[in-house]
Amino acid sequence: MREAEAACPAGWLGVSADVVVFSVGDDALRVRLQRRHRTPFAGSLALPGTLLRDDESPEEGAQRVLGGDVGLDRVYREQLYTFGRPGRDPRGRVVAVAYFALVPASVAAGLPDGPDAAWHAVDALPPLAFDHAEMVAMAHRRLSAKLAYSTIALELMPERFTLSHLQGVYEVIGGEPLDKRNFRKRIGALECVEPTGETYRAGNHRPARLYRRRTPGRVEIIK
Amino acid sequence: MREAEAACPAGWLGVSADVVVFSVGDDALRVRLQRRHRTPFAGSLALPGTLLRDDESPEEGAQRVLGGDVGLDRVYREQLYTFGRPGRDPRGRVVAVAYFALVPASVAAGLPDGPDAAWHAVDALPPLAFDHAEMVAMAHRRLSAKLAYSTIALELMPERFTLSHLQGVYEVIGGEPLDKRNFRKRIGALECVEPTGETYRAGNHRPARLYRRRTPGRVEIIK
DNA sequence: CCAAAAGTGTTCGCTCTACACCCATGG
DNA sequence: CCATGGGTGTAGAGCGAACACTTTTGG
Repeated sequence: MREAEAACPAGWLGVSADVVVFSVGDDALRVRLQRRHRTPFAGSLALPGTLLRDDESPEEGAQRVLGGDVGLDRVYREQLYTFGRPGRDPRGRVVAVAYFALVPASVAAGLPDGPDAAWHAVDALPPLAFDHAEMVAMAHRRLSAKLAYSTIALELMPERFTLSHLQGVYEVIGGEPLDKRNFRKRIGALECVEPTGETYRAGNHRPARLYRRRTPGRVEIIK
Repeated sequence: MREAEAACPAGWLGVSADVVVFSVGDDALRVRLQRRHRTPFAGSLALPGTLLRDDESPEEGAQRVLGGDVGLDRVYREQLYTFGRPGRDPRGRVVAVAYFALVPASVAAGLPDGPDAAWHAVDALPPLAFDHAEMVAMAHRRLSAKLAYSTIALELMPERFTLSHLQGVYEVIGGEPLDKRNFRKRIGALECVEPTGETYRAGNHRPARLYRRRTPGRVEIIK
């Protein structure tokens, strides 16, 4: 019932946008983590995040976080969950609106590992600051579930890709191997990708056909 | 990257918990709405909600909202989405963490319609305050989707119920009629309900068998 | 010619769907 | 005996899972 506005300095409260940025590389699902320099959790790894500015929506905050790293404009992003347990931030009251984002390997390659930010395999994460480990776990579950009923995996692919590459993305996220023929039948039935006519040579073996998305940027819910 | 704490009165910000409380009655999915007496939207209908207190999580705020109406303790509740567009509240900056809750018809009967709060069919809602219509629409979509892959509908049932009653709940939420035999086969396969042995007489026809939940309070994800 | 990954169909079992009649009760 | 909703089974179609060999290339 929104009563009169609460006293302000007494119950100070902030809202942050934190983003679980996923990419697939080196046969692993990886998440972008930043090294913290300030207290609390100085020296620990944390998700990229920011406090919301005045007149900024959580979505815009998440977008600003993504843009801040390097041009991670135009990547898939969706709201995940809101974490607001008092005490989750030792400094005071911060409610975190968590998002997850998917960046294609081609784009992730433009974000190399450095002292302040790097990619980490989600299967072997170090301890994270705040409740960020919980956010990563929830984002992973959500992404994994969405593989089954949407075309979300395409958001992790570069413009052109092979079906084996795409299958690898499904396998790395789902954590289990898939049958090649059934996988290709399933992708074919979705009618969401089409061959470019080009091929991709990658070793001492038959070249693979390259595919592209039929409707770039559109995640379809299937079935 | 949580910078130094922002100036407080300049960018004042509140967090609310708003709850889409659903029930099924009179062959309709209904939502509990409150009449607002204060500006803004004085006179309009709005979802039950509250600004978070110091040291209160959004979950606790939502629970307090539910308890405030009448003993809506122990009802199913889950986080829906967080709405934070600047300007969504004309008074200032309020980020709303929206929840939805399911109350059995037996409990809803204890919350009669009154001047300040009443049940409204979601199919024929009046204009709502703030962005609450969007919250109701999203909650309805989520609930409808969850019927297909969880036992969430049981959270809307009283302790004992007939299968026809349960089918009616599915139909009212999904918005389409279901085949009686297929429905009963499907529910049977879930092994989530069991006959009590009692029957329910309700007119000039054969009495119906009463069922109860096998694991009360537990929403299972199926398939 | 050898190694390595690309590419391709069929069968079987299960699940989902469509569909119609008798039963128990009250009036 | 009539009206009303309760309760029950089967057959066909569609979908998903299991499964092995040939092709193309580089070295």
